[in-house]
Amino acid sequence: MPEQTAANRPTLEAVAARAGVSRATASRVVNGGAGVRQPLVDKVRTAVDELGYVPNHAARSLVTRRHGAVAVIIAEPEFRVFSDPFFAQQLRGISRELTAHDIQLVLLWVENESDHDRIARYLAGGHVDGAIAFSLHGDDRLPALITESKVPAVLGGRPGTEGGLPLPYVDTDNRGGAREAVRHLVSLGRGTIAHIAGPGDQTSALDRIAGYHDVLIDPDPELLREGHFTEESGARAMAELLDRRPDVDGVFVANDLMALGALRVLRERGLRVPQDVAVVGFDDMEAVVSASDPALTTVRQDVEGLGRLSVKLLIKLLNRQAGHVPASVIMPTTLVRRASA
Amino acid sequence: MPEQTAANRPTLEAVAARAGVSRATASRVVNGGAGVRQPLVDKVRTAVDELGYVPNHAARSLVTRRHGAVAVIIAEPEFRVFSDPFFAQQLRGISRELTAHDIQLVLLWVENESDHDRIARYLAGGHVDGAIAFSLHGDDRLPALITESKVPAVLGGRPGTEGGLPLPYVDTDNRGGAREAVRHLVSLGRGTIAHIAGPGDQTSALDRIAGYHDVLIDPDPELLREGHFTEESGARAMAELLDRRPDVDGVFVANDLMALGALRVLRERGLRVPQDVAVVGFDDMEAVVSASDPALTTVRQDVEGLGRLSVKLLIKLLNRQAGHVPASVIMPTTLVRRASA
DNA sequence: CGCTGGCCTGAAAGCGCTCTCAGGGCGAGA
DNA sequence: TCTCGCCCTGAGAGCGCTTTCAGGCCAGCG
Repeated sequence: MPEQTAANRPTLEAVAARAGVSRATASRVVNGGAGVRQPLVDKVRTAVDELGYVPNHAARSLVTRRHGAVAVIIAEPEFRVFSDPFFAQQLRGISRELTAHDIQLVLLWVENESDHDRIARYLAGGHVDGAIAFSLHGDDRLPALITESKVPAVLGGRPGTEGGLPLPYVDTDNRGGAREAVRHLVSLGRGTIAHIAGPGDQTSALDRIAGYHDVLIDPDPELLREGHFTEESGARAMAELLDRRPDVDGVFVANDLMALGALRVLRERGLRVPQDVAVVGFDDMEAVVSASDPALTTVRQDVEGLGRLSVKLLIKLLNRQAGHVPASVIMPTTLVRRASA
Repeated sequence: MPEQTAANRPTLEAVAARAGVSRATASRVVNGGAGVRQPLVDKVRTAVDELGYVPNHAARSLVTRRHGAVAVIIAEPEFRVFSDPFFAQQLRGISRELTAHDIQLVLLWVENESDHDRIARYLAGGHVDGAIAFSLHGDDRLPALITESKVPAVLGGRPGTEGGLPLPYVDTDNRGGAREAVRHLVSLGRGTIAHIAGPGDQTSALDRIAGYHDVLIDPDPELLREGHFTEESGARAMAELLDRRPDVDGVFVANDLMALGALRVLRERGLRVPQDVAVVGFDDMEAVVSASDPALTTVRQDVEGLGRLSVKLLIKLLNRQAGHVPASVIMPTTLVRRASA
């Protein structure tokens, strides 16, 4: 392969000349070789190898109007990205699945409203074939913005304002998972079951609360406490809970990190888990679960799978006629029984 | 702005027609308007607004041979990405700085050797103007691969095999920071100073060890223990240390997470910090430091700044003639004194 | 042996843009 | 008033590729 810099890279023309065919035939071979006779295919392939030819992407997408790239929009304020592996794990699922389809990942990180213009301009600029947005919050106007841009897009997580938005989403069955967790506590004979919930601006937290209410009819409002998905806030919620309802004998915590905090407080107060209080978490985050004592019973969700699924859904969307919006997908959860409940 | 889909997006031709000028003039205005008289500039600007014109990126970069995009290569096995905020923080620095320069971020996640081909092909394909690779490990052959691709690139963190690699890097002054930490312990009158180091395949860990040795002449090898940058491994190392050298009165720990583990073990053994054993960490990771008791004295490094700096360096590289390689940059550290030492 | 039709191949148009180059207009100097 | 030169503007080439379309070749059939 000859020495080359960005400037003197061989063109299809050069390949064609070397192979003794027309540019058209060379192009056909480079793109799979359908409808070209074998001897010519071989000649062109040889020329490609010898010259180290790589197609010019800009020229190609100028005519095909496709880019082989997808924008991944992360709408997440600083602190959670750093504290929550959820983010990285989902991103990795997306990355892997895109790679498998030979699609590039253009990362757009939205930190605040002032970034919205930039995002809108980028999407409208037609640089990418589609977009995936995740980590959306309450009244986020990002979904609307994406919709306006007309770029095929998929949301990761149920958006807050679902009404009328033509964007399909993928999400975990938060409500169903929560139901399962609470039912499990019931089945253990627990009579006073509390819920330590996540922040109210996230649909995942709301859905888990809904699941809790699905099983327990009209529980004491004191039994429902809100945290911020952090260890610390879980501990605080557990402490408050014990102060007001010392008779609590089961807790469903909206994520594992908060459950860890809750376990700590229970231990500090000399309560035995699960004998005195049974605890069920949510996520099945390995790093957290392995550190918990006793081992945490929790609702497993496949976060990486969620990422992969969002890509699959987007690809389905891309291959479809405009107008046809595939249905959103909800991924099932599994209750993983360990020692804490 | 008229209804438009990806297909019927207005072209520069349309803008020119509407403004009553030539395509060339329209182009000039869209690209800043230099050398065009004001009345025409206004007309074109109006036409752009009315039509909602957005330049076609593929067409533009076909002729300019620039892409306004940079590849960010993360070479990181799964576990660390999830446990270490280092990753996300650096990525955010990069993202912010690229955004400030209106450059897109194409994320390439390398999980194992089998991804190398794909990366090489992508870089050689001329899709991006440059590349930034970070989180490199010991004998990583990624830097060599990037060099071969001829794409201007910058490394985040000193590569293991520095010899002859024409790639500049940015890094924290790990060695200097470590020296400062150990000197601080010395200045407190500590006579038996240990070091809990990071894994030996990372240059940052090695450089911190070197800094430790810069200050202490020929210390007892028992005083140097290796961890894996995790809380758990820090605790284990501290325990071993106390078993073998119960007279230790100062510890420099290679990162805050391990320092947290060390503090825990010290507490469990009834040793007072800093009275009995003084502890200095490295990183100044807010989440960790705020959780530590007593408050951790540590060496602060600006991880986000590191990310931003790598972008600045890359941009310098891009604006330079080929051949001119700007020098690598080392960022200074600061010792942050709190209660633990 | 001539004709039809199918299969390959090449010529050429054109994707949307930038940028060179030539030419037109106008002010200033003579 | 004429000419020179400068400043703008537009025509057009061309970036590297895909894709249409026409034409050439050959096998098979009449």
